[in-house]
Amino acid sequence: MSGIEDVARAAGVSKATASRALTGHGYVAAATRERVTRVAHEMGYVPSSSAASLATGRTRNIGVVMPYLNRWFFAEVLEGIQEVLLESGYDLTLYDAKPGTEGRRRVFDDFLARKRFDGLIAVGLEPDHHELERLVAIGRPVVSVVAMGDNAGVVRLDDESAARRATAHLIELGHTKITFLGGVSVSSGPHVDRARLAGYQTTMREAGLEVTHVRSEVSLPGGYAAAVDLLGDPDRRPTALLATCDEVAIGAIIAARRLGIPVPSALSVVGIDNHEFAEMFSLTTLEQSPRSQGAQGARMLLEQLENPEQDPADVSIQARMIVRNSTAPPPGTPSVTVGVGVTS
Amino acid sequence: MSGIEDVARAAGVSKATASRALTGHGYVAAATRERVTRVAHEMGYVPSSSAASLATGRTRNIGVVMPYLNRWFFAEVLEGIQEVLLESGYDLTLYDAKPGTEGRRRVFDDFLARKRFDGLIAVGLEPDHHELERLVAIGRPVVSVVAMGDNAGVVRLDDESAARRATAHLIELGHTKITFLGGVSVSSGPHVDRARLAGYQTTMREAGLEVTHVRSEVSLPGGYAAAVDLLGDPDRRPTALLATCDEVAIGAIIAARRLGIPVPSALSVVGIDNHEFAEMFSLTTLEQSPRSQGAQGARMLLEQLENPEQDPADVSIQARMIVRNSTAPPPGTPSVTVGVGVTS
DNA sequence: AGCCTCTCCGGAACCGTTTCCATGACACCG
DNA sequence: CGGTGTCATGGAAACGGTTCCGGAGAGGCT
Repeated sequence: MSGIEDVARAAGVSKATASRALTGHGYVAAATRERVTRVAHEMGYVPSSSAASLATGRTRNIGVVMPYLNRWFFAEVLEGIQEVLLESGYDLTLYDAKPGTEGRRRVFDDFLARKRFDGLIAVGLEPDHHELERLVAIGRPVVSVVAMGDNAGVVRLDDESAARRATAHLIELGHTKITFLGGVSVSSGPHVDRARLAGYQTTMREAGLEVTHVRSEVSLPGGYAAAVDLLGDPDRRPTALLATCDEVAIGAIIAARRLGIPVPSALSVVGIDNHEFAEMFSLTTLEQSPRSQGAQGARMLLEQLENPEQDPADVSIQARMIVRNSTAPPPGTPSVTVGVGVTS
Repeated sequence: MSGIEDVARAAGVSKATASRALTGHGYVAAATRERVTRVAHEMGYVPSSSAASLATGRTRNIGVVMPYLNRWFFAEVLEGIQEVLLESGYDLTLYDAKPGTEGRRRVFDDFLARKRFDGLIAVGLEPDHHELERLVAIGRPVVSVVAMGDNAGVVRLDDESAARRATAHLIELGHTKITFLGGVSVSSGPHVDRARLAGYQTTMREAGLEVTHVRSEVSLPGGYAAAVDLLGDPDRRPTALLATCDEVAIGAIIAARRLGIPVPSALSVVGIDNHEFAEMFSLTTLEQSPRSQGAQGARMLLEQLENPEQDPADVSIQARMIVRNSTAPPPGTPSVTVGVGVTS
């Protein structure tokens, strides 16, 4: 339990010099710096972070707020953040904010107000008015991964464009009955899903095709259930499915297999994400790398802590299209050569 | 930025009384307590946690160390922990410790040494000698979820017993060729998997049956790949599969379907976990609830912070068996009535 | 009346750092 | 040789709470 005073005494210097030697701020002779650090190391000295925070006003800690932990996207983002924070010596404290829970309210009203962090990363948060207010009231820089709608720094996928390209891919293959599988309407629900739905709709309309939209819980079992429902009815069954994310897409593929509908010959499926299971299911998808989005968000935040004046521009990421074996021309199409592989 | 001194002044009392009124420690007249809290609330006063930590030596923060974030089990445990900490007003700071990485070394050598927490929860950590040493050197209570092998408080599933029961279930159905699908040998690898393998082996030997063990990466795609390999070879193909966890089991089921091997009529599969996908695949499994294990671990830790003297006993959880539709008598068995449903 | 106990409260010390300010040494320059 | 700048260091004042200690008032009891 030795404090910096003990180190100072043992090294024959004052607290002040010891502090300067250890933090590297201010003038210290090279020799004494060496001596102090050596003594500190020998004594196993570890500075008290509370004391340091109190004195400096900085915590070397970053808060991360996310609504889900157990969904692939969020877990990946978290790992990406974790990785760069670890490297920079920052701690990460995690706040769980499931929509509509009492816990979320407490996170915003009590926990975040304690400001036990130098900055905040909000992942896939869709803050309402009150929550947004609290967020800015904290007075700490906030970076958002996945759009948040306000002026905080944002790194996100261009969801609408991704959905447009996915839809276009299916249209190019010759599909005309393409159903969107997702959890929302255009006017409500998470912004991500709304943007993807919108991208699908505009592309379909531009091509003069009919828009059909089936609701699904945004999860693998959700996609499975919705697809069983949809595909089980031969009248409604489309020749292609655009899912709001890979989890839903994979659920749909599993459903199709169970129903004996061969993919891709009788049904094409495309997702967005490049989920860790995508390859195993030969899923054609638009890749977004949540891990690197998280890392990038963390870097933006740290950058902003360094020089607080300049506000950083948003970063919009373009998805990379990965064509695998879940998409093909619709049944009854004369065989044509189709490009297979990765295009950016 | 108003401090407790401002609150005190505005309420016409001293810092000391204000502190007592707000923390609830020591004698304060009911009237003044009410006045102070009201004033504090009006001023939007939020105590500085660094200052409070410095003075009290307690952080109201719990550290969680885990090797993976993106695996179902770990994410669930984390949510369980998060939930009870949130309720008790504790923050949660997360340390990622992937085996064999430089980051893990830094977590143990630098980050944890900073002691920015009152206690630690280690999830599925398999600390080596050095790491264990660092852990006890911290001098803070540690609770472990999933066995850790030392004397810290532990809540965990009885893995060996779970595997024995799963194996016994298959034997009762009449299977004799039962292969274990998992990622380890008995002597190395994560303790969980070793215990499960051991449970399988002893039960098989007691029944006089041959033990066969196929290595698989512990993940859904890993199980898929291993099963494709195994089931593709008719000579090696067993009539039943015991997987080390549901993710592997589900991967195997998907592989079987792809290969046209009907489950359960030609192949029985049983897992351990009751993963969120288990129901969708009708997987027979032994349920462990990682979420409640996490919650229980957190409660144990908080309990230990209250009264530090008594060291709590380990908690061992018995899995509940859930029989679904992935297990059946082996092909060619005269039809018998088999109990279907949930037994504890 | 005197004494003890129980409440209530304020002054001041303390937690362990960082940082401001003053002082001194030394070198360099005109 | 005196002034001026740079470097090195120590003393002391923050940072913002909590808690020890002692004093004062109000009853209750003998």
